[in-house]
Amino acid sequence: MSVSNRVTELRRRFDAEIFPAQCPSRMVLDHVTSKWGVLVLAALAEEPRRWGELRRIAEGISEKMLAQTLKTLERDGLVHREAHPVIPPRVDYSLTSRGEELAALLVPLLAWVIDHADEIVTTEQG
Amino acid sequence: MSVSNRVTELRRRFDAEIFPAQCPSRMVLDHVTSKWGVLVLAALAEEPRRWGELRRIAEGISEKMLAQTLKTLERDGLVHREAHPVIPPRVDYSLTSRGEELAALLVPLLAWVIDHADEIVTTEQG
DNA sequence: CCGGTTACTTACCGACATGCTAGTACCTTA
DNA sequence: TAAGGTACTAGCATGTCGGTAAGTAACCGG
Repeated sequence: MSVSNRVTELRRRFDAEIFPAQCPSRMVLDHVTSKWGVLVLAALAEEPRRWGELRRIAEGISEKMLAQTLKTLERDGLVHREAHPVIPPRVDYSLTSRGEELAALLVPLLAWVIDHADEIVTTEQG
Repeated sequence: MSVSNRVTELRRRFDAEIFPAQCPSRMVLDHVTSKWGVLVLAALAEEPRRWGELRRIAEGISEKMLAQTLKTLERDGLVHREAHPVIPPRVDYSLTSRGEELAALLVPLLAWVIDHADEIVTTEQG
């Protein structure tokens, strides 16, 4: 489906008030676009990661926030948690198939932001 | 470029720590994925809108937040503001070409969220 | 001269998101 | 016995985000 078709489709949805205030889509959207949710999903888009890896990749995240974010994404069925009963503990996080669908849309967005961030910040000052 | 290539590309960026804590990309990402920023960008993706229209479409947004969101997006060079010197005042908001690039990536994401929101919320309870 | 319209701005305030610091549990290695 | 690695959880402090409500400006129509 072409982009313009997508936009047209979205228009029908907006006109039909498909994005009302208390709608489930708002909730899911908040999870997906949350400050850390985006980074975690992107980090998992490439391959399964362990707790410590995620901490390092999503630089600046606290342990509390990482735990909370992962829990939310798991509840949403986007992330799969697999704990291995070994010592020291080992837990692998990966995307579910639903999560991969989402990541496929998210990654190009992130790439665009990365590519244009400097340009945009420069705009601010000019 | 294929999705898997995109992911691979992103991987190089992550490994190279292209998403560090104080990075401009984090800032831009926060604007773009902010609670109301997403909705405003999506609303403008289809056609230019007036202040009042945006208020109605992004249901639940306060005037303060709408003003703040629009100002941020304008500063980022994603939204263009055009005030007509008439009474009563008329102001049109539209996407810049940069904004349209972004919206082209954002709209499919929103569409996906809308399509899967119910399914995801159902997952929570099961 | 008073209400209505449109697009804001400002001040105030509370709640929630987030950060920081500790603490837990278990085993390994020294 | 003590330190260290891994994956958390809990409690308290804080700060920013976002909401509410009111005010501003400019003109028109009645």
